[in-house]
Parts: sequence; C-alpha cells; structure tokens
Amino acid sequence: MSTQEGKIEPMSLRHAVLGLLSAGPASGYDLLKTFELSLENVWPATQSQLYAELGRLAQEGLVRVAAEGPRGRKEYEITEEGRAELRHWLVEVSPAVNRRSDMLLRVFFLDQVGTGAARGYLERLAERAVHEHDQLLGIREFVIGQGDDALRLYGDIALEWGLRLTAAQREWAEWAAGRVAALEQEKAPEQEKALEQK
Amino acid sequence: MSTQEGKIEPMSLRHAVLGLLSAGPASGYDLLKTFELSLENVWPATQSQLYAELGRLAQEGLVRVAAEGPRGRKEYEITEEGRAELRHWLVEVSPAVNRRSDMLLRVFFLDQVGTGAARGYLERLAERAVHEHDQLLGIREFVIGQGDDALRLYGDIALEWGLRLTAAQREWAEWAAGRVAALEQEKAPEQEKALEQK
DNA sequence: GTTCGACATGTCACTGATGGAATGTCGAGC
DNA sequence: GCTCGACATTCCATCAGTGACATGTCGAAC
Repeated sequence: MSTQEGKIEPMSLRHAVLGLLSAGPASGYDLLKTFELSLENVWPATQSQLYAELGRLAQEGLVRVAAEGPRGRKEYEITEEGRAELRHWLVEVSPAVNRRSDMLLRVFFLDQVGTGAARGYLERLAERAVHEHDQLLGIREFVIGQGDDALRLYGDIALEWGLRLTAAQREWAEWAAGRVAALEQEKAPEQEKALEQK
Repeated sequence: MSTQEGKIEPMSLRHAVLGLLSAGPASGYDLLKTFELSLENVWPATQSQLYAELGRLAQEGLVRVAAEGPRGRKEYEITEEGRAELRHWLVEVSPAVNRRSDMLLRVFFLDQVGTGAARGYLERLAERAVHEHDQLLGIREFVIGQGDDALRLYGDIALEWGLRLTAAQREWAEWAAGRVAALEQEKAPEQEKALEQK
C-alpha cells in the first residue's frame, strides 16, 4: 500500500527518452542524434546524461535492451511499463512552469545602466527574436508535409508555438524600447538644464 | 595577462544578488524575502544558495559586509567592482536563451495518447494561461504607481512581458486544441467504418 | 519572566545538467 | 592493407539548484 508516496515526479529527461523510444527502438547514439537534431530547442541533453538515464530506465524496467549490434551497440526498446509511465506523465502530471528568465532578470536592473544602454539591450532582444523567428520559418519550409497526420499535426503545433513566442517577444521588446526612448526624451530637458547651471 | 579566460559566464544568481544590492545594502535574510516576493517568477532562489553566493561574492570582493547587527545579522553592500560586474553583465553578456520547455516536450509525444487526451492537455494549458494572466493583472493593480520613473518603467516592462506571454500562450493553446479537434472529426468516420466492419 | 514567532545564518546530502576525457570498433575508400 | 571518420559506450569532475536540518537570538505580548 504505497498510494501516497513522496510525489516529486518532474525529471523530464526520462520522459523525453521514453517518448522517443515509443516511436521505435534505438541505441543511445541514435537517441543522442535525435536530441541534437529535433529536441535541441525543447529539451537538450548531453551524451553522459543520456547513457546514464538509459541505464537507469533499463534497471527500472521501463526500457529493455532488445538487440545488440556491432561496436557494442545496444538497441533499446520501450516496455509496457515504460509506455504506461509515458502516458501517465502526459495526461496526469501537470507540466512544470518555466520560471527562470535571464532575459527578464536583466530588465529589473536596467535602471543601473542608463536609458541609452537599456534601449540598446531591448533593441537587441527584438533583433534576436526576429532572427529566431526567421529560423523557425526556415524549419517549417523544410519539414512541410513530413510524417503522418498526427505526427505532422503535433510537430506543427510545437513549431507554431515557437513562431508565436518569437513574434510576441519582438513586439514586446520594440514596445519596451519605445517606452524607454520616451523616458529618455523626458529627461533630456533636465540634462540641458544641468548643463546651463554649469 | 589573463585576457582570454575560459569565459563561461552565465550564473545569474550572483547578478540577481548584485542587482538587488545595487539598490541599497541588505542582509541575506532581507534578500531572501525579496527573492520570495518580487523575483519569485523570474529567478527563484533558496536560502542555502543565497547565503553561499553572498559568501562567494564577499570573498571575490564584489560585495562587502558593511555592518553587523543583532542576531548575527550581516549587512552586505555592493562594491565598485560589484557594480562594474553588474553593468558588464547587463550590457556586454548576451542573455542565455531559455530552451527547455516541459510543456512543449509533451506536445511532441501527444500522439501517444489519442486526440481526446491531447485536446484535454491543450485545453488545460489554455486555462492555466488565463489564470496566470489574471494573476498578473492583479499584481499590476497592486503595484500601480509605485517607485520612481525609471523603476516603475522597468517593472512595467517586465510585467507586460508576462501579460503578453500568457495571452499568447492562451491563444496558441486554444488554436492547437482546435486543430486537434479537427483531426478528431476527420478520424471519426474511420472509426465508424471500423465498427461496421465488425 | 516566559514563551513564541520572526529574524538570522550556516551546513549537508542529493539531483539534474554540463563538458570533457578515455576507449574502442566498424566499414568505406584509397 | 591501411587509415580515418562515424559509430558507440563509459566514467568523471564540477556546478547550480532543492530541501531539510541545526542552531541560535531578539523582542513583543501575555
């Protein structure tokens, strides 16, 4: 009777691995390539993390070594328990919100550097958002029409989030830069007065 | 001659601390309260982290113990070196992008749980976004007109980002749920066919 | 005068993530 | 037949972050 365990749960790397394996067996190396290619912008993982996690998952019975190939290759396969855990995580565990934001932390302290530098910071954020947006558009062109109905749909949905996020970031940063510029104007007369005083 | 060091740099906790201290001296306990209150949604920090970081900053000369009070209270003050480091970080170090997203990772694997559960997931995301948006509106009401020109401006800008982000999230999640619903409809006839077959 | 809650700091064990080193095998092309 | 790049795994040091525990002091209210 262990219905009320500690319940900490997050640890999404394992769910990323289970998710990838749910599409078919793969080796650690294969998975690493997938992480580098398609999960790079959602859940990056390093090789050391990945192999360690596969070991743990195997020990807990969520995945199994289905075959061994050349060069010590171990092909992992998701088990029924693994699939169950994946589904459980998807539908029952509420996603962790991503609170930390380096970008926003800086905004809080921008009054330390004066309006000019502050505006510069925000303008660079806007530029970066435009750049990222363009890259995502490029990816969309590239992957258009790949996969079956469901896979294409969810890929589209994820990409659309990126597009909307970068668009919102650009608009916000430009708006914010404008607000700072307004403050700059407002303060300009004061500076002139300070000069006259001298 | 150490002009070309390793340059890893991020480690924003220390810059958060420097930023807070740039507004005036404070103890670890004071800073902890500030982290819990105003930086909670941008850069959360625990007590253990905070005291450790203050110790390190003091050792490196970026902050200094300005006074000691009752109960072993140590009041920290930012030094000129600390201010320089803060400004350097603000204007010269490009902000780290926040790649990991639990929310989005799940989207990639939603095809594992069928359209009903997938739609449910997206609808809950939309609801959550609405809830967070409302909370931010509440905060805006509460802090309205606090602080001087510059402080109010940057606080406003940060809050506006939260509002725009949650609004975008809601719209996206609702749009996505709609797309999934469309796929559901499309598949319904197939299911009927499958039933007839039997 | 005692008690209790807020003030205040310090330390520890653990986990997830990063980056790099070490080691080795296979197969295609020269 | 050799060589080199891709394949493939394992191990390790380090760091940021989390949560819990330990310890103690001050001041207000009873």
